[in-house]
Amino acid sequence: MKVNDNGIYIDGIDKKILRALMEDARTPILEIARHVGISGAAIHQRLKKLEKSGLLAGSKFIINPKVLGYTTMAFVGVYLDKAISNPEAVKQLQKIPEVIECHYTTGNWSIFIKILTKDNEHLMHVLNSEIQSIKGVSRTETFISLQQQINRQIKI
Amino acid sequence: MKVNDNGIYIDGIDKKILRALMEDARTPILEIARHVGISGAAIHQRLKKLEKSGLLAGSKFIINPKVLGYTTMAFVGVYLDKAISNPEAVKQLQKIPEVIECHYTTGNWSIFIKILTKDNEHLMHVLNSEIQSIKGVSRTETFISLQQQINRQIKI
DNA sequence: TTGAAAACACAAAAATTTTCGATATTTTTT
DNA sequence: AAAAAATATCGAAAATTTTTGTGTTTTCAA
Repeated sequence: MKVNDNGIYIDGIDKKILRALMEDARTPILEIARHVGISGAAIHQRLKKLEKSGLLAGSKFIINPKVLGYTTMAFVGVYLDKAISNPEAVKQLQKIPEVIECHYTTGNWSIFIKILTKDNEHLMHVLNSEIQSIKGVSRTETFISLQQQINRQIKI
Repeated sequence: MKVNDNGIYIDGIDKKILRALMEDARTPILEIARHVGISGAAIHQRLKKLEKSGLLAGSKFIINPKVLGYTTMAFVGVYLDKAISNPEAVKQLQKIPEVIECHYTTGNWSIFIKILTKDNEHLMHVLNSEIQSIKGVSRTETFISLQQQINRQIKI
């Protein structure tokens, strides 16, 4: 019981620590300690180890876009013609703040992105004025997310 | 200079605070204070306000799935036949840990999901044994993300 | 069974967060 | 325009949390 295929072994205590912090990165170590039944120092030590292993990739404050009026999420499949390279297109997409994810995918599209806009009008503007105007983008297919029903990280 | 359409006004200092914490939820208040030029107590008070406004939706530790061997991300468009209701399908999808996002979308599919698996074999298993076996799922279309090139939150 | 390494506990030290009263600033009311 | 009220900030103290030593216990492999 030392390492798994990927170089790190996570036991039940590690899992409890991770689950608590994945839920709320501000959970005090001592609270976790009380919950799992070992000392705070031991938790701390385990966290260092998890961090060193690379499993812990950092922490983020999550903001609620709706409060800022961003209520429309959409997925967009982008067709690129051969004129433009994928990295060049991504570079352009980086500049569009509404683009929050970008994937290089198999299948119909060259690029698949997730975008967040205030409303349909804003969405239309991003599609027509921002994305379509990138050199090499020939066509797009848009799917609006009417509701996001699941949003979570990998299960530990 | 009080509120915007959505009930909250975020000034430049708030933005700096948020940007720091969105990047790393563990950034010390005093470090932010030094950076923006007001006292730690003031930062603290602003954070309380941002929290109360609902803009701050919490914090999360981010784990790197690759370290656990999860290297394959895919998007799946799911066709449902009328026999099953959307909520019922979502309920079933909830039980599949590999499903990390689920959207109710416009367009071809009824449901659009993001899944994370160890490899293609694992992906195939989730598709064939888990998702296809949900009552009412008639067909799926899968797009594998060969590389995720952008992953960020809304720009503040 | 033994020895080394890893995990742990306890307690002190360091760092961070939270609170609080006093000003100061801004906004609203009169 | 002045007065009143509401907000925001500050500095310092208090409370909490994290981090660091040191020594003990546990684990595991030889």
